[in-house]
Amino acid sequence: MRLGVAVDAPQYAALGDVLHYLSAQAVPPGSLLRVPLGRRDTLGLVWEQVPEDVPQDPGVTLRPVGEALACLPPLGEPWLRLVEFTARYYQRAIGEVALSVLPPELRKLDDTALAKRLARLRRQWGLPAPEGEAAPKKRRRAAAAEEALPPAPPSEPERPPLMPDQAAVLEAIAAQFAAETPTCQLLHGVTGSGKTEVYLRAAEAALAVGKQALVLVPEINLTPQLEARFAERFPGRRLVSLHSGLTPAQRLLNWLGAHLGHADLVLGTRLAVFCPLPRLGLIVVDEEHDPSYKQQDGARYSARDLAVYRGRLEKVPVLLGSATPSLESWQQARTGRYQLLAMPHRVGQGELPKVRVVDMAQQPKPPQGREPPPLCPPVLAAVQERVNRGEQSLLFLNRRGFAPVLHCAACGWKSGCPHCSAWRVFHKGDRTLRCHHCGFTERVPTACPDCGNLDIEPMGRGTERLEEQMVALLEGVQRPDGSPARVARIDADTTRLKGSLEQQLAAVHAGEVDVLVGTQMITKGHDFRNVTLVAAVNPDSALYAADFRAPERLFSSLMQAAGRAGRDAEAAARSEMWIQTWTPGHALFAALRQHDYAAFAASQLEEREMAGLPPFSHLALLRAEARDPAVAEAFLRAARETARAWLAEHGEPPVMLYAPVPPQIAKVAGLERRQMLLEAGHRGALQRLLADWVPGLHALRAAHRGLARWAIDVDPLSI
DNA sequence: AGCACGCCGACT
DNA sequence: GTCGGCGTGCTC
Repeated sequence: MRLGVAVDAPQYAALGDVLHYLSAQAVPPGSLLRVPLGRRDTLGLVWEQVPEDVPQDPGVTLRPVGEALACLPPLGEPWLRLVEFTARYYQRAIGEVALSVLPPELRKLDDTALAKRLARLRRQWGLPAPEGEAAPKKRRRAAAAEEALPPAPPSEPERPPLMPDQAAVLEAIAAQFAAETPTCQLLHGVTGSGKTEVYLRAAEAALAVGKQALVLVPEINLTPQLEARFAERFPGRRLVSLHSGLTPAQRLLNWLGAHLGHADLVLGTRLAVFCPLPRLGLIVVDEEHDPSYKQQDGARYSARDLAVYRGRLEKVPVLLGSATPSLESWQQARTGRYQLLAMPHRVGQGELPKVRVVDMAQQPKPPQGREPPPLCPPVLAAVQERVNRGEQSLLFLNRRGFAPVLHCAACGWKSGCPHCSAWRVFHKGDRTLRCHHCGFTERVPTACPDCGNLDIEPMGRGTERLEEQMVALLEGVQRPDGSPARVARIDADTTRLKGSLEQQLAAVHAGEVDVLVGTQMITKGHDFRNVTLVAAVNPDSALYAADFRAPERLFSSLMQAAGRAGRDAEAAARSEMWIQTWTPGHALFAALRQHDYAAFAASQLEEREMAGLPPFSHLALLRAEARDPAVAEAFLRAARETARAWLAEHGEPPVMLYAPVPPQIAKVAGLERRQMLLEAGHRGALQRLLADWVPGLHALRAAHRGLARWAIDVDPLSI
């Protein structure tokens, strides 16, 4: 008989996305086996049994399947449907999606090697071997002595009392557990309102009825602390994490634990949305607005959107949590497709910090030819005051390095990247010029490469320079005990080494730092108890980005930053968030002052509706890259013509096909990029076009020699 | 994507 | 003379 097998080969014009093989016996869909592919032997996923009446293409000779990974239970029907949906919706081959979301280690194993891993997993977790499999006696004894876990400690974990907001929200969540087809819920909770406690209690409810809970977080950085809280709350339960920071072997073991139904709690980043869970009972998506949920290469899926789909598929409650929900989710809640749950108060009656917007145009001008100081006088005074009182300040500047660009005053030379249409950033620490797009790095020149002038100067400011300037500005400023102020910096450059972020955060928690300078990294999730001042040094730069989501992102990151201040209720009353801006009139800042997400969302949604942008329309982006920009453009123009022809033929609800344009950064690593936007009022209309159009693009590519790559991005985050 | 084949530059 | 650069083509 014939089996349809999904293998990891990207869609290719002459190749369907499920390949046919011969098999002596029936193998259920979802089983894994080895199959020959070309000259190699690769991992395949049985997708279907090909019905006898389906004719075989006479052009190909079917090859027999290889060894089955028989000791692994087949992936379940819901998992297969989730993968199928992902492949169709994001226009990728089924095999590419299926194999890319399995643990990479699995590809290397045969049935014997896998059996060993499974045995190790059972020993580690003190589980009995499955029936009919007698483990060797010697190993078992050794395992029992060394590796078996002690029985779960009987002590009851301490649970904090619930706030009225939390209690009400949990009641609504409990109703979803009882529902036949649960509704997706959007938990809008201000920073510090106790969303994590809600997740813990919701997970508890799922575990209580014998189900598994899946909790997604946007970043690896956030998994350890959340893992610690879950582990503390559920001492007798098996908790596994799933993210790309794990070793391949550990990732496989954790995945197996979930798939076999041994793990009760799975905590992970976006890839965990594909974790097979036979007893799934709840999905939580923390910080659901976070752009990290969108995969940026390969199948460009949104783990948040797939979580919602998976919840519907498996009839399981989905809880999306955020202090600043995505406008997509907010709109779903407004129209009643999601249920809105609100937690507008901070735990412990703490207030949100007072937001002060400083108009930089009103600040004293620096002397001619001098750069303005990083903090204007009132903000600097506020920082000094915190140092004097022994409180901490966070200075938020979302730009790494010392200066974004170097400049020669004599001839006008600037530190451009030879391979990209971007400036190279000056990093003073290692005296380099680094391109943040392609990684091209050189030692910083001592003189202008064009004219030899020795005075090349930094323009603008990154965190490295801000740190240096703050040290100078706080010279002589004393802490309560008379000691000098201490400045530290946390960004991707200071946390390159494994464990260094935790170490540096620990130093801040221990009170070894008075002023912390940092990028986005310092604004996420960390519970700094002694911070009473947060300053956004240059938030305007985020608004210059022409992207339509720029205000939404800035609002979210400023709200998140503000949430770092006054986490201690006692200090909350004197906590402040200062914003230095040249556009104080922007509606975003007015809403921020009031901590009024709803007002901000309403104004943004109105703009989006008028402009016909998401969530009022649906987008897809066709990107092309080539050394020669004309090649990329020609490919996109040709693609546009085929789409036009399809639309003319099908008379669908309209899909707008925009002309190819260069993206923000037109050239990266020597490749010119161009992109073409598609916009539709109806998701279905866009999907029907894509389904017929994208497969043809594989063939179209052949006619455009020199095209390096192309990709379709459905629901792109930035355009 | 792998993995081969295939046709041109600098090394043992 | 090979070793190896990555362009091009193919995989049920």
